[in-house]
Amino acid sequence: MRQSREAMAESRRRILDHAARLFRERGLAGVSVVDVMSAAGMTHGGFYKHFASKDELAAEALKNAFASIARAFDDDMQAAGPSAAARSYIERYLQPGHVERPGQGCPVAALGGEIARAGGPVRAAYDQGVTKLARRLAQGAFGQSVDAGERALALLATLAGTVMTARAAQGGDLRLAILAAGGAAARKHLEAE
Amino acid sequence: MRQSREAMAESRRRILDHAARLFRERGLAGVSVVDVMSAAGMTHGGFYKHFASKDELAAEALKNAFASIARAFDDDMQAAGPSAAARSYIERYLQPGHVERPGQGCPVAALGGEIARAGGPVRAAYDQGVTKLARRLAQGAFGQSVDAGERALALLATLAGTVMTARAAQGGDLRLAILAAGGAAARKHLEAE
DNA sequence: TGTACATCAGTGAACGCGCGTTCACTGATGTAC
DNA sequence: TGTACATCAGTGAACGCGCGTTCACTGATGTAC
Repeated sequence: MRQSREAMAESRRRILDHAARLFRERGLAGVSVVDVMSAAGMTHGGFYKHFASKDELAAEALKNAFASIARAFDDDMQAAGPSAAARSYIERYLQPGHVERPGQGCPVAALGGEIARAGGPVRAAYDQGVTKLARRLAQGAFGQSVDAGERALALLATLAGTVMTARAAQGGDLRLAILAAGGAAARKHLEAE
Repeated sequence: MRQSREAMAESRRRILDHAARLFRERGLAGVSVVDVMSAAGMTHGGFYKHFASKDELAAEALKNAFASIARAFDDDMQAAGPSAAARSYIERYLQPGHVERPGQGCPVAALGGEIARAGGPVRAAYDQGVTKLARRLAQGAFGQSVDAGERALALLATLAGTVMTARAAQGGDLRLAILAAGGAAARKHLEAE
């Protein structure tokens, strides 16, 4: 049956939230339209009332994931200032919990490889998300430096690489060693002159 | 018809080489058994004379990719010494050609995210490959340092993160900016005391 | 060395399954009067 | 405000397709004598 405008907007929000989580947990290829719609508490047929294709869902879900992160960063920035927000972002990024639970974590670490093989809309969402995040990190962590933008991109790459390579490790020792080593390197980015 | 022992060994080698390339180009989920067997110049039915499953192929192909890299590193080490081999490995890693052609490149940068979601044998191949590669980098780049092992893991994570995040970028400017920034950070790993 | 036979690598058709997508239908919502 | 009707969000069956895997078959290879 037909749903009200608000109900439909709420459905779309629910689909996107579950998609953003599931894609990060299982990869773009590892999640089906049925998986997403079931998680959102609906049947799969209605999916195409909200999105033109699974690809479009992936692009929107990626935007959604980046937007959540930006929102949390901004809230923290309002409350504690840019520098503290950046430091807190980095410390949360490097916690074992982030390695263990990709579903709410960084989409770059979880999906970077698949995004590189995805179509235009997904890549565009990635570019925008990374640029936006790098801008925040640049201001918060390297505000006074002339090469703040470059250093923020390097920090982002180190963080994503650390969590991705740690997640792939089967042995707990290797996993923790990678997280400790990459984390130390990432923290050093902040200290440099 | 039946093939000779050498012909069969050669078939297996051909299957693994194409699989190792295709998986890095299109991801583990983006390559089918038919794709691999066609690339190797055979029909798909014979696949199961060589491997028990696609999962087993993925694990063996990953071993194959890591082994090629280790072999090249060792050859370089014999010819030019450990330090030069490490430096040359890093410089080749950071070339735009590596970002553009994943097929012969680092399996960590190309497949890290998918490996994290794969089964035991793939993860085991990853652990062994990363450990082996880190040992070589530790000796070549940080031989005299007490924390050489940790620094090698951090360098590996930075390199993989840089190439993965650069590959995902749609815009050429962002891609080059990430590669330059991550590359500068990776090279700094070598300079530190 | 030559012969007869068992083995088995590779072929190609076939399998069941899950995928993305489509569509006729339903009935509550939104709109026109 | 009340009524009649058009709209359309969500349902669930159905579609064609490609997937991983199986299997009967073929004929060259390997082996036993």
